[in-house]
Amino acid sequence: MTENDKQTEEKIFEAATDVFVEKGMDGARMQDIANHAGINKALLHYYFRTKDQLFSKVFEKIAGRMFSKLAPVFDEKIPLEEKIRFIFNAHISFMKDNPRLPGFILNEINRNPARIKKLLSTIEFGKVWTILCEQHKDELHKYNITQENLPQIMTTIASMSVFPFAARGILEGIFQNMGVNFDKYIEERKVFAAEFVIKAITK
Amino acid sequence: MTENDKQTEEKIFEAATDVFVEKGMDGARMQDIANHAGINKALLHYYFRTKDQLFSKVFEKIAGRMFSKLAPVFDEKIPLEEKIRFIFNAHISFMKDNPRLPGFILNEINRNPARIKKLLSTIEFGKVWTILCEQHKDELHKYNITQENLPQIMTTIASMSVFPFAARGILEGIFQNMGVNFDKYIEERKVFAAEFVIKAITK
DNA sequence: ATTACTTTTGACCGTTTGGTTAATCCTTAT
DNA sequence: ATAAGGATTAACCAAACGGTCAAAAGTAAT
Repeated sequence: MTENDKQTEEKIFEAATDVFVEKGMDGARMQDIANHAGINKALLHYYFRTKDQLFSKVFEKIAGRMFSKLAPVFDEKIPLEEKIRFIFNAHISFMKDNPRLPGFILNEINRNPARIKKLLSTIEFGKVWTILCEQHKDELHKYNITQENLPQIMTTIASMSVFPFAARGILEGIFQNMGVNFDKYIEERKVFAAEFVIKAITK
Repeated sequence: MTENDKQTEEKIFEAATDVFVEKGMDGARMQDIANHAGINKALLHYYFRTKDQLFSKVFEKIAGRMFSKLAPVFDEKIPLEEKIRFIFNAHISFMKDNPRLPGFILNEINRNPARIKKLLSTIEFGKVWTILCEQHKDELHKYNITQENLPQIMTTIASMSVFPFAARGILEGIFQNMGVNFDKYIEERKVFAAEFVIKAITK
């Protein structure tokens, strides 16, 4: 039955996602994925021919989910400061529910940079400046935002939200020594990061 | 001869460092390390008994080098703003020479958080606030720095310098579409990050 | 030259790995 | 009931893996 197919295929896909995210491409074992899915190992190769193919599909889905969370925000017609607050809130909330994804994605990209190239080529980052000018032309003069420093600002926003999760292992160790709770830190970061950036870019 | 011993041991250690940093613990192969060092595979196990032991020593040395670059700055008697500029300059310069280290360290910690615990326990992060108060008590009133938001500020500084290297694979892809040169971006970031943080924390 | 000791090697071992295959099971249409 | 075709399995395979071992090569003292 085609329904049953989908059930099994999805069961495998979810198990593969769990194992790959936890162990990474190199550390993951096909047998382990089969066990997680509750099926025979040969069935993995029946639905997804090789480990590489299975991994690629898992990775592309995860990376896609990650980027798609950010894109729609740019188009909304709200003030720039609210946009910044919304981005941090949405992105950090998403990562709080999927705390291992950032580290997983960053590592696998470093391990195989070519894999991300085609994914990125579909997104037109060159248009960000144009969109920014169109949507905020009447309030842009209040901020120190130029086409030249836009990469710096964008990567700063990304870094402030992503880094705490990518470096979670270190931070939790450090915070323990300082008596700081990681979850509370993350919750506070939504507001802190937004106000920090707004303060920094305001003329 | 003991000198020859050291030569071989260091040759192995350097080869292991290269391979581990490039492929990660799981992706690295003992045979590959032996080839890089130009020796027999059995000799690896003669000097470093197992793959785990070899990796641990490589990792601890690299992680130590990374952290030791930051610690001394805190003790110097220079104004806070200069300290911030110096930290970004020194840290980003170091990473520019060792661009794969950040991603490597972050990933291996996520893969095995316990490994970093003992390394971190030797550093007393709880004292940072005390040092900050002692060294800058007469200029601290000019900035929005409190014991409560110190973790947020410290992780922000770390994120702004580390993230561009940890996410290099993505950024280079994005920048290519935008006509931005990564090396130039990194060089500019030393100043941008420092001024960005100073602007944000100044009352 | 011989002894004693460390360093280096090629060959080897047991296990694990991703992947294959032929047979079985299950569903459905006739 | 049965034929057909896809879904699922146990058993298997060759290659790669980390690790071992006994022998060879090198070194230094007697």
